[in-house]
Parts: sequence; C-alpha cells; structure tokens
Amino acid sequence: METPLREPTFLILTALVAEPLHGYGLITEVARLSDGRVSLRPGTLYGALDRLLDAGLVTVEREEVVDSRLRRYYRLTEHGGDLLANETERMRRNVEAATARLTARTRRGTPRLNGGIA
Amino acid sequence: METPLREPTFLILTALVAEPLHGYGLITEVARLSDGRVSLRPGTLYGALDRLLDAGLVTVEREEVVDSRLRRYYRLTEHGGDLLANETERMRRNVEAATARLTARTRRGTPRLNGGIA
DNA sequence: CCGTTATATCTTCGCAGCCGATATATTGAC
DNA sequence: GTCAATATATCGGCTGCGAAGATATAACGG
Repeated sequence: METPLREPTFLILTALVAEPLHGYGLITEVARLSDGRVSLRPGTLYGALDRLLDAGLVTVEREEVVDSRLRRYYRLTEHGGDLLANETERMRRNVEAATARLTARTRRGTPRLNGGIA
Repeated sequence: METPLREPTFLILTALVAEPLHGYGLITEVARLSDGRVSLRPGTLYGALDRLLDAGLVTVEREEVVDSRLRRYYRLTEHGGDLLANETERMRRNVEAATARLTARTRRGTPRLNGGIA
C-alpha cells in the first residue's frame, strides 16, 4: 500500500468506518460524504479494493445474493482503522501548515474566505 | 495538473506561500514544515517543479549565481495560491468527515464481536 | 414489448506522479 | 585527499487512478 493515501482510497476507508458496505454502496456513500465531489469509477473502486484486501486493511465480511445479484460486503479491519486514523492526522497537520501560511497571505493581500482558523 | 495534489506537490506549494525559494531551499523547507516526515528527492522535486511551471502555478522569479553555483528562485503565482487554498479546503473537509466517523468509532470502544446488539 | 435507468461486479489500458538511482559540480571541513 | 553539504538535473520503474467497456438483472415508462 502506498502511503499517503490518495483521495479515493481515503474516502473508501472513511466510508467503511461506520459499517460494512458492498461495492455499489461504497460508490453512493463516498459520493454522499464528499458532497458529490467524488464519484468512484469501477476501475478505481475495484482496483482499490483489491489493494486494500491485499494489504489487510479491509476484509470481505459476507456475500449475499439479492435478486440473483451478488453483494459482497467489505469491512474495515482494525489495521485499516488505525491506518486511516494515522493518515487523517497527517493530513490534518498538512492542512494546518497550509492554512497558517495562507492566512498570513490573506492578511497582506486579497482578503478572502474565513479569516478565522480552526 | 492532476488535482487532488499529492503530498510532495502540496508541500512544495505550501512552502512557497511565504517567500520564493530555490530548489535546495525547498527540500529543507518542506522537511521543516512537515517535521522531517517528508524529504523531497531530486526526481520528485524537479519533476514537480516542471509540472507546476507548466501549469502556471509557480514561476521562476530570478536566478542567482552564488559561489559559481546556480540558484533558481521559484515564486508562487496567484493562480497557484488560489489552487492551494482550494485544495486545502477540500482536504479539510475530508479530514473532518474522517474525524467525525473515527470519533464515533472510538466512543463505541472499537466494536469487537458484535457491538452489543443481538 | 422495448428502451432507459438503476443496481451490481469486473477487466483492460493508458497516463501521471513519485521515488530511487545516478550524474555533475563546487565549497568547506577533517 | 576524501567526505559532507550545497545545488541542479535526468532516467526508469512502480503504483494508483480513471476512462471505457463488458456483463447481468430488475424496475419503470412509453
């Protein structure tokens, strides 16, 4: 697994924190939690899931057959949850560093956005 | 330019918000602002700079010769600053989404073998 | 009935970005 | 005289992402 996580992978893991989901459920949930900004393509999704399974960050929890269609549910492993927590913390630091500098930039130029930081 | 920005590119832009820097200065500044977590390799740095120049996110401000060695100073353009601000905002949202879910996970005490139901 | 939309999984291929390795050159320290 | 630090640059491999398309079922509308 490449770390830092790229956005699609990051959002897949985030979506799985709450509950196990199947592939199509992930597509809709990732779209939802990113406010429609990210719509996963099959190539991205199943490629990512293969890698995540391989790295032990997610596991197949169960398989269901609904209306002759297969549903394979993926669950976040403890390892996956820990890694997501670490990645989130790293991103938080990067966001903080950039925000601090951008705020200074705003002060001496074009006033924009919320001047208040987190 | 591929957006979302990858970590090295993101940190390069962040480092350039405060002041123009030359290549080697970027390596040290990025290491500093990431608390030593990221040490840029030449291949990463100059590849990224080529792409950033090409996309108009940075420009060459000036060139100096110090001790017979060239120093090429890169400056963030307004476009680059705007893009960095947008990228930072997007990352902030992703961090927020993940943090919210991870916090809930922690509160439940990391569900083991059935989270208390059934 | 038939076409479209939604549900659902999966593969193939190309591209972009990152990193390790390597090259080159100067200066100062040991 | 050799090593570390300063400084820029190229190349090849690897990985992850995304576009495109294949496949299949069910629901809904025309």
